[in-house]
Amino acid sequence: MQDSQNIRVRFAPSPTGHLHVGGARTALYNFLYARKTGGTFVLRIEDTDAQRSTRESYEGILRGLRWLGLDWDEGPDMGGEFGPYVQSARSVLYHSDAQRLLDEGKAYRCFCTPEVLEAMKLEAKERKTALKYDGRCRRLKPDDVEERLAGGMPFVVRFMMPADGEVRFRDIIRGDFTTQNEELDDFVLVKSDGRPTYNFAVVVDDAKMKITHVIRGDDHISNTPRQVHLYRAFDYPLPKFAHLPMILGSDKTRLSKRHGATSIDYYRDKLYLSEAMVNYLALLGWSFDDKRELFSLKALIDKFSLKRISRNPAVFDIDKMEWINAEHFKRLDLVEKTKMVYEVLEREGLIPPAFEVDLSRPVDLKLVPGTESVNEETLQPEERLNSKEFQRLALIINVIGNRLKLLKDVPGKLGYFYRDDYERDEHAIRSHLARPEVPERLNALADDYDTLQYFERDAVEETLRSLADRMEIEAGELIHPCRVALTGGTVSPDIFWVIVLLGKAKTVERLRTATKVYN
RNA sequence: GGCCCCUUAGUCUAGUGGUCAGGACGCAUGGUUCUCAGCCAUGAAUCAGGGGUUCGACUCCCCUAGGGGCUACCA
Repeated sequence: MQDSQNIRVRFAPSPTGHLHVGGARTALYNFLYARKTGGTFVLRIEDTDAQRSTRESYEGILRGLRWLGLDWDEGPDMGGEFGPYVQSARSVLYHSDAQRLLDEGKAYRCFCTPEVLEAMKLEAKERKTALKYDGRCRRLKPDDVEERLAGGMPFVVRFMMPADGEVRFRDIIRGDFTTQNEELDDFVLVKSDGRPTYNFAVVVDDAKMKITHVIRGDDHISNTPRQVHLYRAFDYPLPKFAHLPMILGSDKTRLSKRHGATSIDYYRDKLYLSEAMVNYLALLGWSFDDKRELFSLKALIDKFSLKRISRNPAVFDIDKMEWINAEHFKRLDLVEKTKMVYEVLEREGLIPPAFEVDLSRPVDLKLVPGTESVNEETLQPEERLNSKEFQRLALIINVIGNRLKLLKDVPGKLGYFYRDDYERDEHAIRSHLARPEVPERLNALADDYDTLQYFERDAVEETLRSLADRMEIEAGELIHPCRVALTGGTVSPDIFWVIVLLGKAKTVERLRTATKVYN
């Protein structure tokens, strides 16, 4: 792409709430386009709404973007050639531009009070005519203006919209738009508190920051004609526009809190993988082809194109999001997974564990398929990684494999390896433990395990199967109660690995006590 | 009210005049197995409706319906 050095895009959130899914996707597309073209990604904070803007929101948004890995090249925290990057710090720029329009007769001061405006609206509603400001202050004589100004009367600055004619612009995603000027009114540029309105500030900032591509939500599409008028009035070069379809909730209305999670923070807190989040967000409105849909951030940068953005709104589907998360998680290296899970366990207070497991003979990791990456070298960087507990965890995770899809499931799915008060499934207990023949069988199994010298997987399996043979029952008759006794439920990884990783002492103990409590 | 945008299975989408309308999530069934997950196989399910244009429309045009947005001294 020629001119790629000059491509400049921006994400311009207003700090009036958390970073939500829609905003994050807009940020992502801007980021991807910048990285793809070797352009510049600018972060600008639109805090012209003094009432609703907060510091917490500002920080939250930056935190969210960083978590997603969307780093910007210019922004409030790092500066840049076209700063400042917070609108509240750019007042002089808006004032001088507003003055310029005033001087050139392209804007005028309006002294209408909110009450007058309200009355105008009511009347328009009753007469069912368009709700437009009637432009009465346009006709104020210079002397009148001076007089009101001298009297300290509050005023706003309005754009002088041509009565006829039309505006046009082209959208990369949706094509050409034409709007009749008569549909537009003399909208406000500068509020009575001296701050610029959104429509005015975006244009001034995008122009002065040399933004070449405005990529934003399509809720701004109707505002674009007004903005084009402003670009023309200033004779600023018109950027290219790309309006993104909205993200909707399951009932096809604009995604909001009542649909559940709209905040990026929520997903971070729920331990979703940021790359999975990015991957899913990218797919909400964009596709590469009819095949691939799993992408790393890097791959997205490589494949992204504005041309392949869809025009229709997309419903946020948590099921698909979780599937993507699982796919990303699946692909992580065992050491990475183990580190992540280790942190979750620590956070949940499960590490250090309530009981120690002394694997009867050190497990040679090299002999366990899939654990090749867990070795002294890879564990070196952090000293705790050398601990026995970390190695045991790596084995647990290896054994659990794809059963663990989301980090938030860690406490529920690994609990029995770390605590005695893990979750118990009453139904499973009733159907597998609370039966007359079970205690005897599990006790026999406990006895056999107690005398087993080496607590290794194959030996453990062999012990159970030969006991089943001697008792003339199916191995399953032992395996199922055993699983419930050891894990509290009917679902677990390979039961023999569970036994090994629980350790001899704990296994024997649980086999002996499980039925006592329930019979 | 006015103006604008959107419409392929439940969901995300591929498709650009001639395809058995492709893929994915989810769902269902079967296989593997100590359960579950996974994996493999199979299946159900879609062009909002109506008019045109055309030899031929999911694809182009119009209308209707539904959804969404803007119409603020919010952004």
